[in-house]
Amino acid sequence: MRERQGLREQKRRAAMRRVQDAALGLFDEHGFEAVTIEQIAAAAEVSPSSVYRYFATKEGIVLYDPNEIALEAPIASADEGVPFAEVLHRTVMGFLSEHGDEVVDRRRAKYLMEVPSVQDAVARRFFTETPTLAAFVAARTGRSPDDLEVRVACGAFAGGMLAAMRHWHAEDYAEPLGSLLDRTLATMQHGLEVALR
Amino acid sequence: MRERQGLREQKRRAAMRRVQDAALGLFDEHGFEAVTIEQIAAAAEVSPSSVYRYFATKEGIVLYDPNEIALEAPIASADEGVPFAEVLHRTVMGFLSEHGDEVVDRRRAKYLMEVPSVQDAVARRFFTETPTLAAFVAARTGRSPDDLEVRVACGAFAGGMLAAMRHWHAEDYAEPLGSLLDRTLATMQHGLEVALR
DNA sequence: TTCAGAAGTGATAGTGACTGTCAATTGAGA
DNA sequence: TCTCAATTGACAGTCACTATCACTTCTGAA
Repeated sequence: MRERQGLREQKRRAAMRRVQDAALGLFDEHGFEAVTIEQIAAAAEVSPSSVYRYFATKEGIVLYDPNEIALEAPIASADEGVPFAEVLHRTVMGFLSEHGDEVVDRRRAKYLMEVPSVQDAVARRFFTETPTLAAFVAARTGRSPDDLEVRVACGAFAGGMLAAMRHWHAEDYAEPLGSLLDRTLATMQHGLEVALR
Repeated sequence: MRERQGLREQKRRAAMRRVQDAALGLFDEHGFEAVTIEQIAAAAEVSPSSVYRYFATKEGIVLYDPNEIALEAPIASADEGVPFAEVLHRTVMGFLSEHGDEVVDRRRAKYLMEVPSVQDAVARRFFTETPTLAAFVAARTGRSPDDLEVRVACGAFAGGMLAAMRHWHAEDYAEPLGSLLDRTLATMQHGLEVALR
């Protein structure tokens, strides 16, 4: 599992984690906007320059996920016969059982979902993936990835997933992720007609 | 039509327009990020302080639309019998015929759709409206506006509309807006099932 | 093990968006 | 016309982020 990686890469990861950890601690204490990069750097015992080398922006510190779930590969390599919803469900649940059900790092989640500039970064991240999804949908349906229909479907999917995440957070992660995911996909697949009638 | 407004309000509007106009001119010449607020203020013959008083952010200068289309009122007051898609279509087309088919100010559109920080502001604007839409959908369907299904549907709607706008821009506004709107709504109403199968 | 080149680090000096404050000016309404 | 309230521009400051550069630390080949 653990790739044989150079000392350099190890140090880098360790430092990034230290910076993120220090940052989250300070955010918890004073709030996201009240904490400066300089303070974070001092708390993590690196220079401000290094913080910027690791993370492009202050928001990036929150966005960074050392154990990010990989969705692209499983979806891209999915069998034509298996419905999209099932692939997604399986991938997420598989990841879940592997990583001790902490898909969402609650510590980061607060800022991901509540700080405006971080919200924007999250949304951007979601929509940045839509062209990839569009290519996949296009291949499956025999359309062009540049079709309005394909693009709208993918944009709607991203918007729906984003809304589901926000809902989950707003409800304090009460509902199990699997159930939430199913209801979300079901709504998007045949619920928009009812809702937007 | 023209409300009897004080001299103060008139001046304010005139100044805002002057600032936006100056800004767009400078953006066209040097690009969005290369132009400073100070330069914009100088070109518009106001102080930098005033620019910030009119527009909260640099992105806001682009976002500002003196002739913004009103969607909330027509949708909120729509008859239960009339389908959502039709209300939206009618409102937009009505606005269109009234304002000499310039729904989209091409001059601003370039920056709205192409500058990352402005894109973020546009997306935020879209999703900020979803609770309003959710309240409307909830009222029509007899659900709670806090239901996952309602929220997901509204988020998906916002994402789909955003994607449609981007598509329209990417295709250089070739397709008539009415047709684009119809296809977009049709896709969201019964197209997601096909696309995401 | 050694050593040259590559890559990472921290210090430093910016730039520019944005905030807060305050005295001077200018409309609004009596 | 006069008073009060809102608007303005000037000024000083904060902070995210960029660019540069000498110095240190790893890497991979000999």
